[in-house]
Amino acid sequence: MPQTSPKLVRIDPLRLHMERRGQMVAGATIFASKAVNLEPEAVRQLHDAACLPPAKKVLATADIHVGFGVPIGCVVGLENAIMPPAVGYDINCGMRLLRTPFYKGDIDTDKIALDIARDIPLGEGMHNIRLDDKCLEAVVHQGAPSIPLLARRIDHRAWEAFDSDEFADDLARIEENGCMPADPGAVPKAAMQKGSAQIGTLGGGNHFIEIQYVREVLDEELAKTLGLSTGQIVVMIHSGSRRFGYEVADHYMNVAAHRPENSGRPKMLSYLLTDTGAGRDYSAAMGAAANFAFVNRHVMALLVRRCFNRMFGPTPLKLVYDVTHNMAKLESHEDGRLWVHRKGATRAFGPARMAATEFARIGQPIITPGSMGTASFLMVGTGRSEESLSSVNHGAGRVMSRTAALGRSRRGRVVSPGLITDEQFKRSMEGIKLIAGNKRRIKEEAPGAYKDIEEVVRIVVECGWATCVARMAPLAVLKG
DNA sequence: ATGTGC
Repeated sequence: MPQTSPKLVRIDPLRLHMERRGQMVAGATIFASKAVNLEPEAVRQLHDAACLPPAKKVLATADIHVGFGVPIGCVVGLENAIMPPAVGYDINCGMRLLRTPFYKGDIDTDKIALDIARDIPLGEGMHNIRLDDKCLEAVVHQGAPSIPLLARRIDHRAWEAFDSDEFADDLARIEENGCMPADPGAVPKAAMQKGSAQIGTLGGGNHFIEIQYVREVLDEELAKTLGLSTGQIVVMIHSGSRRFGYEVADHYMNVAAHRPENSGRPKMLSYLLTDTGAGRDYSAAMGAAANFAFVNRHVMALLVRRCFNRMFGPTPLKLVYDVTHNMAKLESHEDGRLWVHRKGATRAFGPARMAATEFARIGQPIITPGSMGTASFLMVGTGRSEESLSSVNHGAGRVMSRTAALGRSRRGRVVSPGLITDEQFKRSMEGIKLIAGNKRRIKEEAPGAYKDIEEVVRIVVECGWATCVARMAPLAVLKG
């Protein structure tokens, strides 16, 4: 374990720098203002990541908070190495934004939310669509493009909402077109077995489906290009690769921990060299989990669309974008060709790096949720974010642990009064329909447990990395 | 993040 302790120096109102010293291999920057709460433990975790031999560039965005081994809200650029804990357990956890043709007041959003909650299982351990081995293999190998294949193979209500004409447009609006390089052969059996029935489920923790409306358009031209205007109802989905990704992560964290290059290093700081079989296998299995997550979010979107169709007749529910915030990718940057690990960080490519896509003129869309009860943002990348390895934050970030918010242990035992009172929680959710899969733990996700999204987004914009398109506010929230 | 154990 690194012995030196991190020393942060503020270099300007938006940047704190941790100079390279002691066992650090790279310096580290935290992009945060004075108003942003920084947990000392998260800063220490960032420091530990900067001590890894393959570390080339290490940074954190303002939503940094404590994670397993590596903090959430950080970017780790490694040379010739890939690191399971720097991706996290929920491989390709990400955001999807859908736009509806409706405006606030047009439709009963509480009713549609209740309907969605009947069709999409919320919470841990939930199952929905059981895939046979061949289907599952197609999903993990091909990602979102496998979806028409599933439609023909299995008989399920999701396919009532499938529209083959729209599907090509949808694929073009998913990061990597919904497909990462993958090899099902590298996926541990436990992932295939325990994940086989979890396509079309939300999961727990911070995952959600929200019915929101565009409260404010912040750039008319960009909003118009992306098909959004003031008052419009949108649906935001936050979910990942469920048990499938968890098992992939767990397996390869153990593989990494036993490699000679990690001798004496904690499991949660272990990496794999990309010129080894184990490194290539993790990369291929991570891709498989990423594909699983793309399909999961797409199937949930189909289920949501089916609810709209049922309630309002045929409803175009267009995909604005689907973007991941837990992934490692090999990218070329000023610091060279790096495995860019975004753990709770969103890629923010500008127009130039989106040249071959329909976003070549505006840059890559970025979907940044606040907490339930507060606003979410749609932004686009400017291409001026080389200092963050083309990355921005993934959300608001926590200010307190789940147990601190609740005052309870995971088993439900009261261990302290909890930092979020029932009264506070109620007030922060006023006027918002809340459907919680796990009512006992819902306060873990209270708006008061999160940083101020407005400040976190302000920092991204001030740094010049992204432009705000719209601010969305929740009307109904579905939580695991 | 994850329906679970040294």
